[in-house]
Amino acid sequence: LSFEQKLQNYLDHNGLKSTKQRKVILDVFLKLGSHCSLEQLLGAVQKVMPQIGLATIYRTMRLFVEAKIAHEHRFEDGLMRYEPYHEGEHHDHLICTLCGKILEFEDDIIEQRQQVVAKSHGMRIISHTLEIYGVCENVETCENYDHKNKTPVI
Amino acid sequence: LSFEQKLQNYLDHNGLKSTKQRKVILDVFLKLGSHCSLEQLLGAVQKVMPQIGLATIYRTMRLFVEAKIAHEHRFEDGLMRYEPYHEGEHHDHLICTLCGKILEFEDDIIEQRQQVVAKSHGMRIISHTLEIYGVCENVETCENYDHKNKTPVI
DNA sequence: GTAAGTGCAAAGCCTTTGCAAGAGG
DNA sequence: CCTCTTGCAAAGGCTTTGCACTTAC
Repeated sequence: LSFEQKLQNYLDHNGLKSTKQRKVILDVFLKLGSHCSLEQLLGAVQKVMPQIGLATIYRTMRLFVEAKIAHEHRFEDGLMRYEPYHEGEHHDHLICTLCGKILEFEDDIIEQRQQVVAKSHGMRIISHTLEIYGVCENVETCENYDHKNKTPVI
Repeated sequence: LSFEQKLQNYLDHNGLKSTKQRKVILDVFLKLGSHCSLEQLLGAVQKVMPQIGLATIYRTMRLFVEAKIAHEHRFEDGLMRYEPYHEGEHHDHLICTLCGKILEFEDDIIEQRQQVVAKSHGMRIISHTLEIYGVCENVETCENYDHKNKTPVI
């Protein structure tokens, strides 16, 4: 089931309408790759449909989260970021503080240990988020890093 | 070295001044326990010193972070929270989504695995944050939970 | 035609900053 | 005294909402 189909299903089942904006935003969101901020998304969407408003981006991404098309996450910078939703999968993040690159990983040992820890504190896990902040070992190949101004892009 | 002494040291070494406000905020912050939001802190501080302003709380907590008296962290709700800084220690958080209780834990196996994961992606770790969201197994004893309105306090 | 969606601008939150008045060394 | 601090209010970011207009069905 493609994301386009998931969107159509969700709209149909909830008496909502299929609009040009929603299609464009979905298309751009999927092409943009993971962890985009709404600002990035707005910029990319406006290249295709310049008159689109910020409010529509916000409302549409909330819709996508409801429809399990997107997953929402807030990193330490306080901004919401979105990534395509993948059924049953969970992953955590490795973030380079220099270039802002975000890598995904999954580690079964860490997941299992979390269950042990939660149980020992009398809690049942609903979800979790793990972010590891670090730097690319080879700074020269650090993506997106503004070497001239020595500043990270994020 | 007490937190009061750390503050005094920091002020001395940076040409800053010891004020009544800073002493009161430190005192209240330490008594308030971990993970307080600035709103909570303001409320508690104003009981001791009603005329104190919000800006002073913000500026003072930033100072405390600089002075390694407090540690700053943003959870998924997007608010900054503060906890007393402990040298060399690191801990992660277990958060009850019903009552808002925040427990701390530390797990060596998880810490080690993170090193392995980071290395395998060519990154060197600077810091990390792990939050496990769940519910208290015994909801009846859930702290701070507003059972009348069925709403969490946070 | 009617309900839902859009774009704009305004409002909401949390947080930061500018500034005149006040306090520490 | 001179500088750092404070408190207030105003401004800044990001996000949400209200509203008249426009669309989808």
